[in-house]
Amino acid sequence: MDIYQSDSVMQILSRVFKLHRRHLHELLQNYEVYPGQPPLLIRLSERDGQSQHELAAQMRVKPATLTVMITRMEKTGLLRRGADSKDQRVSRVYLTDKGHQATTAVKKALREIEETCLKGFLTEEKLLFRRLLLQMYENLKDIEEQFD
Amino acid sequence: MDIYQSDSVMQILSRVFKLHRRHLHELLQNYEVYPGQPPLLIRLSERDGQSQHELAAQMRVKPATLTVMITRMEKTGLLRRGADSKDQRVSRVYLTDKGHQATTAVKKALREIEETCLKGFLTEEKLLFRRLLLQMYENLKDIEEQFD
DNA sequence: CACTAATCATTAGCCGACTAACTAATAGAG
DNA sequence: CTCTATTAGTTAGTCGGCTAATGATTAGTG
Repeated sequence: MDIYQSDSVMQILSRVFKLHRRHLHELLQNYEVYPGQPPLLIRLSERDGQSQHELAAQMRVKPATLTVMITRMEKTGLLRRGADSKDQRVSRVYLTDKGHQATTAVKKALREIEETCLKGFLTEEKLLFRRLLLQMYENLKDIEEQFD
Repeated sequence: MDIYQSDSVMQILSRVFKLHRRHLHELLQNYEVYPGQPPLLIRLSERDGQSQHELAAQMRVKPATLTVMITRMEKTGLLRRGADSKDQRVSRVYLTDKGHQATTAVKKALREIEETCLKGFLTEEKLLFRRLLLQMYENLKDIEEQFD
């Protein structure tokens, strides 16, 4: 059906994104980790106890989104909130033991999928692909800043 | 903050995807077209009156997702449902006049953003990027089929 | 020092995506 | 021809993302 019609780059990119997300979720079924959560776990494993505001900025997500996500993940026991000692407005987020275990699984799964994605790529193709993707991101970010 | 840490390819790809989605939505503010709807409008403009099942397959989305989306878009007047003459299970989807106008705007916005995305790309870089992205998609689809 | 402004987080409500369970209608097997 | 299996679509419930409005706390200004 897609024979005579060539899909746009963004269409393909969107499919890659969705498939990646789905595979990752499948690999993490035993850990109660849902599709949006791996980035949060990764960030916390790099630096535990960050504020929700910091995390939201890194994840390019709105604070409101994180409030809900963190509340859910507190319920499933992956992490916990703690008060900041100096500023009572900020709540800091910490991985639990279960959260650390889940993060290990997340990283393993990410490595596996990344390897699958890049199967058949030459080293210079990987580098070039990454460079072009970054350039695309910068191009999009530039018109972003025109609106501010 | 991101100086000493190199983001993964999928992380960047995900940012590109989200930024693209957001810009498109901004450009379409005057048309009551929401982020998930452009693909549906495009498909219908290519062939009007498709069944929800056909559309879902093309869009790589579950029929349940389309049911809700189409109901909303019927309310905003972008499209309408019509009965199939032979099979009373299927409902066919048609663009309204407003839908056609919105689709024109969608295509224009997509061209603009695509141009922005590829700014500074050489012709051969565009082609190579597309080829690598497609290969990535095929790689992901392959492990997909192992699960069936 | 008091009052205003900015900041962090939450809540409510919407859109998009999924799964699972369901209804209605058609297709197929016996 | 009847009964079952398959197919198209819907509904309910969950997760992820957003905006807008609100509450609390801190920072800043006069």
